[in-house]
Amino acid sequence: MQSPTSYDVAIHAGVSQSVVSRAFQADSPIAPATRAKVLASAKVLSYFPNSIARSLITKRSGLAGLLLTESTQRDAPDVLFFLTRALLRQGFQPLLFPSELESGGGQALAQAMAFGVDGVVSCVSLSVEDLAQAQLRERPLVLFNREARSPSACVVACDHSSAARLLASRLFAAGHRRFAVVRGPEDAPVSALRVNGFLQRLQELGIESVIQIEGDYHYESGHTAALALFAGAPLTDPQLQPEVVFCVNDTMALGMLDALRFALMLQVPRDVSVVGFDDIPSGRRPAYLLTTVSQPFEAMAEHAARILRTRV
Amino acid sequence: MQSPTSYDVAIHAGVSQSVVSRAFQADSPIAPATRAKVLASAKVLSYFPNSIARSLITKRSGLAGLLLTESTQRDAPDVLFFLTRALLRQGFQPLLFPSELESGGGQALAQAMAFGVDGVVSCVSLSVEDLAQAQLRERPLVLFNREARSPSACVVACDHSSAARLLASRLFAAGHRRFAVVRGPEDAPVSALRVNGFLQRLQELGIESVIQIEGDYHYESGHTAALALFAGAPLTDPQLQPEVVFCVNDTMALGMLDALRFALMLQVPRDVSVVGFDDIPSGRRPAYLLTTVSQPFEAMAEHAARILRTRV
DNA sequence: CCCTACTATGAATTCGATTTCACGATGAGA
DNA sequence: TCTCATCGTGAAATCGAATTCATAGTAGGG
Repeated sequence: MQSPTSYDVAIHAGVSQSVVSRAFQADSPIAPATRAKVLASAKVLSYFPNSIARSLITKRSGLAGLLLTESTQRDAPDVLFFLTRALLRQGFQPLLFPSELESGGGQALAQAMAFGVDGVVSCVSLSVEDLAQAQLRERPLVLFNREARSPSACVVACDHSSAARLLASRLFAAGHRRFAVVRGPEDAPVSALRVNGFLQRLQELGIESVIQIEGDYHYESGHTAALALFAGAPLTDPQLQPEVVFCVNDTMALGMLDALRFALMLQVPRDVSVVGFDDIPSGRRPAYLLTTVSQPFEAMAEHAARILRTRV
Repeated sequence: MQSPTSYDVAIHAGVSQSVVSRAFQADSPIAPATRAKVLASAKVLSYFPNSIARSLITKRSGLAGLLLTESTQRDAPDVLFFLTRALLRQGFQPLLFPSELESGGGQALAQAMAFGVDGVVSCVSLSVEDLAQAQLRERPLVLFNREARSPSACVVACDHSSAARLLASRLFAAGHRRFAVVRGPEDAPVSALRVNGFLQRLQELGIESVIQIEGDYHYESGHTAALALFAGAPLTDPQLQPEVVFCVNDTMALGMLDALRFALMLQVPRDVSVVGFDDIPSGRRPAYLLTTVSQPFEAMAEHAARILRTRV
C-alpha cells in the first residue's frame, strides 16, 4: 500500500490537484467550502502532503542542521536539549549531525547542505572555507559557543575568555596563589579561550607558573588529572601543590573532586579548591556544590534559533 | 548564488545530465574516465547531489525519525547519544521529534511520516492506530523501551517487570521488610511496568502494604519524595519508616539520596537504603555509588538501528 | 441590463535527480 | 568482411506538490 498523493485526494474530492495543494496552505485562493471538502477527503484517505515533494519546489525543507561533537552530547546534554526545543519553537525540525572529532565539522556541514537544511546551528568549529560553503548556498549558519573565523559568520557564544579572567581575579582575591589548570584537548577552541583568559589574568597579577594538564572533557580525565597533580606525595610538601584547580568544564571538575575526596582522601575545599565551567545540573547538587561559571544555555539556544528564523 | 544542479555539471563536463547522475552512484553503467571527468567538474562547481530531489524519486530519504520525550532527553541522555550514533552507523541521519508529553507520540509520528523518514525509533508510547499509520506507509518502526500494543510492532526493550521483580527478591533476601516506591507520572508506561513487577513480587513474599509516591522522573521530585516520606518525625518511630526506597529511575534516586543525606541528615545505607533504575553515569560515581538496575542502552540502540536497516 | 472586477478553479509547468529505453559505437567471432 | 553482443551515452518520463496563467463564474456598479 502506497501513500496517497494529492491526485488521489483530488479524485476523491472531485477537484483538481491544484486545489488539494491550496487546501493545505493558509491564505491561498480557495473557497472555504471547497477546502473543507478536500480536507475531509484527505482525512478519509489519511493523506498528508509529502514534504519532500514540497521542499523540492519551495526550496524550504523545514529542517535545521544541528552540528554536534560527542563531547557536547555527553558532557553538556542540556545544550542539545535547549537547542532542539528552541529550533522546534521556531518551526524547524532538528536534524542531527554528530561528528566524532572537532575537526569533522566541514564534512558534517556539507552533508547537512546536501540534505537541504534551511539553516545550521553548529557546536563544532568550522573553517573559513566551510563557512563560505554555507554562504554560497545562502543558508544561514549560527556558531554556538564557537569562534567565528570569518567576519560574516553569525555567533551566539559566551565570552569565555572574559569569564575565565574574572574567575582568575576572584580566586586571586580570595587569597589563592598556586594554580593548576586542566585543559581540554589540544584542538578544542573553547578550552583554549578559557585557559588563555585565565592564564593571562593570572600573569597580570604576577603569577607566572601554572601547572597545566591536558584532559578530554570527560569525567575520567578529571580523575586522572587529580592523581597526576596530587598522587606523587600527597601531603609531604604542600607548598608545591596547587591550592586551586581550574577545570575547563564541569564534568572534569567532578572527576577531579571525586578523585580528591575518595581516592586521595583530601578535603575540598580545606586542602584544595576546585572550580569548573558550564554549571551542569549534577555539579549543583549537594553532593558536589561545585564552584563554577554558569552559561545561560537556554537563552543562548533561543537566541540562536531566532537568528535562524529571521535569516531564512 | 544558487546551488549548482546536475545540469550545470553536465554542461561543464560536456556530457548529459543522466551521466552526471550515474557518476554519483556506485555500480551504474559509466566509463571510469567519464566518471572521473564528471567528478572533477562537480568539484570545480562544488556540486553535491540534491538529496531532496533524489528522495522524491527513490522514495528513500536517508532519514530516521527519533521520537523522544523530554524525560528521555534530560534524565537519560545516553539513550539519545547511543541511538543517534547507532542510526548514523546504519546510514540514517537522525531527525528528532521530541514531544512534551508521553501522549504526543501520535502526532510526532505523523509528522515524521510527512518528512518522509525511512523508519522510526520511538521512545514514546504509541497507540494501535498510530502503529497502523506507520504500517500503512510501509515504514519500519521500532519501539524503544516501550510496550507494543499491537502484535505487529517491533520492540527493543528491557524486561522491566522481571528486573523489578528480581530487585524485590534481592532486597527481601537482604532482610528488608518495609518498602517505599517512588513512581513516575501516572501515564508513564515504563514506570508502571517496573512498579507492578516490584509490588507483585513483594506481595508474593508476603508484603502487602507499600508506600507509593508519584514523581515526575526529575531530580527534584526525588528530593520532594524524600521529604514526604521522612520529614514527619525523622527518627521518632523508625518502625513506621521504610527501610528501602525504590525509585523507578536513577535521577529521582539521586534526588532522594541527596535529600536524605543533606536535608534530613540520615545516613545511607545505615538508616535507609535507596535503589534506582537505569544506571546513569552520575549514579556510578563515588559521591553516590547508587544501587541500581543497569540497562544495556548501547547494545539496545545498536540493535534497534540494525532492525531498521534490515527492514527498510 | 451590460460591463467590469474579482474570485475560485483547472491545466500545465516546474523543481532536480533517478531510471527506463533506445541507439550508436566498439569489439569479438565466424 | 559481415553480424551480433556489449557497453556507454542521451532523450524522455517520472516522483509529488507548488505555482503561474488562463478562464469560467459571480457579484457589484453604473
